[in-house]
Amino acid sequence: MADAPRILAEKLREHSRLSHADLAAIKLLPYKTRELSHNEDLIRQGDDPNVSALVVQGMLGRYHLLPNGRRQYLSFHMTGDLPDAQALFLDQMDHAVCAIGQAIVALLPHKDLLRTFEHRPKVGFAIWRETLIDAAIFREAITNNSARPPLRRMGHLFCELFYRAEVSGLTEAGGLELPISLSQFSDTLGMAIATVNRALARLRSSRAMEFRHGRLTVHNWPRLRDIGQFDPGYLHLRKSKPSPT
Amino acid sequence: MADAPRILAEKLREHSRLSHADLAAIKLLPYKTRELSHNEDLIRQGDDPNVSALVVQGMLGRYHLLPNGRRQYLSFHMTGDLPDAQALFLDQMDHAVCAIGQAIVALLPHKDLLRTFEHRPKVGFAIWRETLIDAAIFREAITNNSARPPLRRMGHLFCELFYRAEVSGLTEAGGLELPISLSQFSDTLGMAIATVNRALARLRSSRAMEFRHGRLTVHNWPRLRDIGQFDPGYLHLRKSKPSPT
DNA sequence: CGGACCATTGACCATAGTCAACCGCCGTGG
DNA sequence: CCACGGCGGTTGACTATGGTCAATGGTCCG
Repeated sequence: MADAPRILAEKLREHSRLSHADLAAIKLLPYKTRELSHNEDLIRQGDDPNVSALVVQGMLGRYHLLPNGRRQYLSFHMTGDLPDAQALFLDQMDHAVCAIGQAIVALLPHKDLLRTFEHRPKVGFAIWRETLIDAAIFREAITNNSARPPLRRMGHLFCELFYRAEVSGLTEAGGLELPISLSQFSDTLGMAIATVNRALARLRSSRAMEFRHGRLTVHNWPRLRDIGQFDPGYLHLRKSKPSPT
Repeated sequence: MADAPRILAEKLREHSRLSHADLAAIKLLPYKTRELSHNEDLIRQGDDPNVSALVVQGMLGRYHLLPNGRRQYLSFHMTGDLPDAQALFLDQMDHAVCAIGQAIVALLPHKDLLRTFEHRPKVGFAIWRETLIDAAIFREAITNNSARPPLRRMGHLFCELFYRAEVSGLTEAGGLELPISLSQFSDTLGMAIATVNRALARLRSSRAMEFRHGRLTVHNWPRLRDIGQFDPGYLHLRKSKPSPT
């Protein structure tokens, strides 16, 4: 069930073409699985891990720890994502990774990944591409948090999470589980909790979407897309858009 | 004088160790140089270039174009940087790159770079690392623009630019040329021009630094570092810190 | 000399942050 | 079993911060 190589191969297929030999090399990667409880840290700022994690189930988040103890969340990751692939080449973690709700990860030793890259460059390129998409998501977050007013800002985040889930086949009944608290949204979007809440209320009353009890349901995708000014180009995926509801 | 391979090799040495064979492969890379005038675009959003640029002289910036025509600047790049290395693996540019002041770039064909990577994986890994540091800078920008008040936000940006320049040996007389207008700072930091100006005035009166006529001069590095809450770890460089003034 | 652009500053105002109170839920422990 | 405390969400009132707007001056260039 936790067939990490298959999950990884599926993910890479979203943006890369791999040969049978490349896929075979991926299938051979050894790994261990680990279960994380809500809010548990997988890696801390300053660590130098020798494995990288693949999300198998649930959701992880990355965050900076600020001098005053508060957090700035940087991104959220779902099944198939490699939230710390960068640790393959950067010695010290400049941010931490924690579970958002309960989650399961597969841990892939760096040495096996690196050996595979030397042997099968295309596999390395696919994972490189994965890290580049990551960077594109960060760029979009800069723009989102710096240039969009609260309503659009929240809308855009929901658009991105929904779209990425849809492409990976992780949505059900027009929505997905998002065990993110208002306080975490606040630390993600740089808005006060009260503002987050008011933006959520406006999104609800616009009938574009609903976020309740840790679950996002999209009622009217085109409207939500417009509110968030969401253009999925920056995700660099090959698959088709979510169907309008 | 525009010896692009040497500049690239120097840059990669800031974070990676390369063998003689790797360096030799870099020396063989063919390239063309191009001069850019102030504000000229090198690549536009949506383009699919078949070369990547290395900054040889001057400064480039990356930016998102917003629906209302405004810009959100994402990062600034100086001699040695590869501001569009990501185009090696991502088909469409999700942002544009333009010159900040007059600049010279070397254009390296993707096909030659990719061939080198297959032949000398370590060269690929070094450039991969370069793109990962890029991503770390974007992450820091998320935090900067989302969690820091105006004075710290400006301070942090100046810290980063000064520190990076220092490590690359690009500073002179305790400062460097930064041909960035207040309006561009405004579009970088998500603050109104007036706020940018007032923050600059406060930085000046704090005697930590001065920004005048497109030139940054650092008078008191520890104080500036404190104001910007700057910790250079996220830049993942091996060299030593700038000396306090 | 005129115009464009950039920097600077003051006055005003809207937005979003802060604070406090309240609710509901859940888990814990008396 | 119930009481309590804590956490997350919701809402209203107040306030401060930073955005908007307008006017001014300087510089460069045509």
